[in-house]
Amino acid sequence: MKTKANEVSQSQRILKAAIKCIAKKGYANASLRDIADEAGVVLSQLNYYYNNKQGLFVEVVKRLSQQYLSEIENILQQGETKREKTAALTEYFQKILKDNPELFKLLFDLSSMALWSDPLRELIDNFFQEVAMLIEKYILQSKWQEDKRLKKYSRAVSRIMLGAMIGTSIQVVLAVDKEELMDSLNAIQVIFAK
Amino acid sequence: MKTKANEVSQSQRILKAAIKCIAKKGYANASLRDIADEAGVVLSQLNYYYNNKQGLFVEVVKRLSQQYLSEIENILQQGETKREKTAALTEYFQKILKDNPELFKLLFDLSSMALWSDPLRELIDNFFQEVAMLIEKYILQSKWQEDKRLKKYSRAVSRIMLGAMIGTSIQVVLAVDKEELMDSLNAIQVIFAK
DNA sequence: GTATGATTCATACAAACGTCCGAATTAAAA
DNA sequence: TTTTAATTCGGACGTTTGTATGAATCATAC
Repeated sequence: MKTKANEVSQSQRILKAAIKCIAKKGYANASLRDIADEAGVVLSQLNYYYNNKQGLFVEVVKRLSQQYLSEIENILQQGETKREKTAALTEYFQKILKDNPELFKLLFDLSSMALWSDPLRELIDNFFQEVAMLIEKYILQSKWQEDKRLKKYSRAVSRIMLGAMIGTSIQVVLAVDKEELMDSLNAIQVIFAK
Repeated sequence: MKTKANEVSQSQRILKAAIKCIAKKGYANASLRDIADEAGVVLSQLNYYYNNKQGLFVEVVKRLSQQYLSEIENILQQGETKREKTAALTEYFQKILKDNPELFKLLFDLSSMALWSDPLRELIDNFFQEVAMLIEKYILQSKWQEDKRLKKYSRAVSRIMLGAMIGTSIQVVLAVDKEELMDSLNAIQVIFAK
């Protein structure tokens, strides 16, 4: 009956359904029943595979973290100059905001959920830390690396650059008139170019 | 029995309690019963004054918006040069992050709640818009204002500056090691100084 | 085929939730 | 004082929530 080969494992279907539900209604309004229905699975399966709600959400964050991390690293490998890499990154954000705003809502929503749950906070903190390190590695690496004081500055700049992208994107997804605001992201390239 | 003069009106006590509860546990975990207890009021009073939960939360956002808006305008009036005004603003964020991180959590949490509620989204969108306009007015105003193309650029920069502050602050409140990250905000002054 | 372990299913349960209502109390008006 | 309106209170309601349990079904190994 069950064709094990071409059938995605049940636990993965649940994970995907959870992501979809959270992206659609937010973590606060995504119930386990919603997720079970979306996955085409009976409620008790969620407990079977993930113990409880927090267990499921932790796996959601883990999966999304590694997915975006590798995606961002791919983006940052594009382009030769730092200027080109910065452009690639901002275009990546713009593309998401335009084509899959739910994905950004998801990041935003999960981050705010992490405010109230220590295990999740640790995961998201780590995620931001690693993204910032990627920016530092691909865009800001230079003679700075030598000087200890400038090294610290470079770390700060990577955090701010990431912060600018995230903070501006938040304004975009919340804006009624998104089109105009989306273009604002372009100015990041000007500001952070040296 | 009721000394009307020195007694804060019941509706305001409820509003304050709501803010306190949301700042403490997040909007998703702050129940009307929590808020009523915090206010020292019986549950049905919340419905009496605010009809329903959304009505209460709308008032919370309205109140906080105007409060922060005037606070930020005060901050931006400090200092002579644009450089000094930028410094004052970043110091304001740092001070909040250090002394009242719950306040920033509150902004963050309510913003993410606004993702899923149109009336709230409109309010928060408006709030960000007005803050950005203040930044533009006090920090970026210059010969730019003349040129139409640069005027648009100036608007974009104000959004990004605000975004950088918010986005970096988010990373701070989520970070386990906040101290080091808080200093990062200082780099904003360097980046956005011309 | 039978036995064993893993998975799927249906259902139950207690707790918490937002909302609503009628009576009691207070304040204001007549 | 009597009347009227505004406020406060306690309690109930129907849902929805996350979690737990035991039986049924499946796959695998003996």
